[in-house]
Amino acid sequence: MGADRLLEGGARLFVLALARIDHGQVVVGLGQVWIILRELGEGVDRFLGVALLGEDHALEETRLRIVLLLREDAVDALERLVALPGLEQLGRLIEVVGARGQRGTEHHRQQGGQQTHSVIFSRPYERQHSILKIYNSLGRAKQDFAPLRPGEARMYVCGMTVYDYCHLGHGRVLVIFDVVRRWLRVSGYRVTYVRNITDIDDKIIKRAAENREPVDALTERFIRAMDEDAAALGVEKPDHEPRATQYVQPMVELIGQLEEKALAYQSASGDVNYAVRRFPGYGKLSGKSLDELRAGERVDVDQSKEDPLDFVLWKRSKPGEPTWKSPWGEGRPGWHIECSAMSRQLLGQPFDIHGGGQDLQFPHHENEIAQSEGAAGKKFVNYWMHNGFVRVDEEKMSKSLGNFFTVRDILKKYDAEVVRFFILRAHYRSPLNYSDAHLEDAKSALTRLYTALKNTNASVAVDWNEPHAVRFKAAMDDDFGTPEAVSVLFDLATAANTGNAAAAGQLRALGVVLGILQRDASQFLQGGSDADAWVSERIAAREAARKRKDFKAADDIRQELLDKGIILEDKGGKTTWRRK
RNA sequence: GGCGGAGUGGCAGAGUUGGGGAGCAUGCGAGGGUCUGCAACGCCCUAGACGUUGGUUCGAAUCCAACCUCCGCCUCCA
Repeated sequence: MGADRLLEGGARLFVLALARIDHGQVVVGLGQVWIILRELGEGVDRFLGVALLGEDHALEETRLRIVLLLREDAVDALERLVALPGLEQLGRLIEVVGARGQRGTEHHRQQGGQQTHSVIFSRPYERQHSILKIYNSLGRAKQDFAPLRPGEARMYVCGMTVYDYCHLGHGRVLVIFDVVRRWLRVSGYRVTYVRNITDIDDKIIKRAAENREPVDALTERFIRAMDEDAAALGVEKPDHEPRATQYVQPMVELIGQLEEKALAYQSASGDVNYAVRRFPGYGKLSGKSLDELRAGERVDVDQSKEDPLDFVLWKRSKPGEPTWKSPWGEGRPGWHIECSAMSRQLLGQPFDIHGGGQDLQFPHHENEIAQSEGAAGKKFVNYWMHNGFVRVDEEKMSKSLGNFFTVRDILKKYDAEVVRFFILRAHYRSPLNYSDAHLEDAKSALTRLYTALKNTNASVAVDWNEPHAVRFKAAMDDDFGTPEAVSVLFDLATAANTGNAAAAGQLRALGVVLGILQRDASQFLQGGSDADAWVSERIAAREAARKRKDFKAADDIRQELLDKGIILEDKGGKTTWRRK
């Protein structure tokens, strides 16, 4: 390790300097050390490194150890140096450990002893008093989360248009915002979570016509399917799941308000459109300006619109389509208006967090802002969250590209918890590449976690003062950093496997936050098995063979089970099994 | 064309915005060891990376510049 290399370099002396970090402020830090290095010049043989000492949970005084390796003749020079004004503090903290010339010195052992501490410069410790930071698409920066009402968080997520089964991209949204909600709750907020269902739109009407079934029969079917998929993925029910068709009246009222404010107009075609040019902030979420958006180049423009980017609020119905009455004639709502109307109805305005897929940022969410802020004359949403896409072969998974995998198809092949875990191993804003190899990878990884839980079923509460939990919290507080949070779980698994009795409980308890690791370990490891009796019989037979030292027969049975994908494990005189 | 995001070991994937320096994630996979009747699990150890080229600096994955490549949005989309 480092110390060995140093000693080989012919160095003679170690110097330890202890610095402090008070409330995240480095009192004596690297800057001062560099003064030493500079002044002592050749006298410094090597800068060994920085280490954090102590497991002071209060962390009022995190001690930082800076290790320098000095040549003997530099020690006097060092002492003169630290006597200078401005460096007294460092002088008080500095400690000459002593001269040693060989390997395996006392100091070397000290070094080894430190390995029990997790050491990462000052970064994670700074996050000790972390508060939740959210990357806000509006402004493109991480911001401290400050709720509008103390202790309360109100969030709205754009859900599904129900004309087909959910694909993995939808599954990702469900899981990600489920975790956002759980983390807000753990952070002490009373959360109100709304996720809408779009049950009326062009695609639904088209699909229903193709299937020759009523629109509501189609949507009911796919809402049920969505519920099943969500439940399988461990997604808790939102507090409200409003359906667009149940909120037409509020939408009509909202459109009326927009018309009063001259932000909406009825065009010659009979549609009611939103006049984007009359809303000053249009484009602030997506960073687009109206003049850059050259709509119409790629799509037929309705000539009756004032501006090609004007979007439909109320659509005149064609014969045979579902319709509702309105001051502008029989028709149905445009797509964007439902989210403005339903969020206002259920959460008020403004509310805290609005989420959805990246592809909704423009135009859908931009239009929501225009509608809600235009009508109410006040802010719509404080924090906008957009998750990245699921990709297949480096391409966005989408219905139009036809490269999608439905959740239910994937669940035929992989355990739902593996799929959820796979989603959480990537940061929500990153792209997530789907492939069987990655799912297999996730399965192996999750197996490691469950293996560490084998002997603990009792669920305990999280001890948030425990170092792993502190790291977990810091990761989650940093814009829902589930990948790093998951890495902490693996460290807990290692701790559990090396005799830390509390670690397994912590592991399971933190699993609650991510919605994983709640099953009985053997149930996960043995996976939907229906051959338990047979397996037990084979294990007993093998046990008998082993007793009479007939290892050939015993190994034959092991192989027989292995051929069926069952792995036997002998431990502590007992044999357990799991699926490969 | 406009706007935005990204390039990190065999693979996945953090870290880059805040303070540049290490003992540098984490997992899968690989190699070695240990444990075992044989295995598996576990444990211990090892290897390996920061798109390219320059610049700033004592020191850059991190800052600056240029370039290359990929992806997304601008049209229904999570």
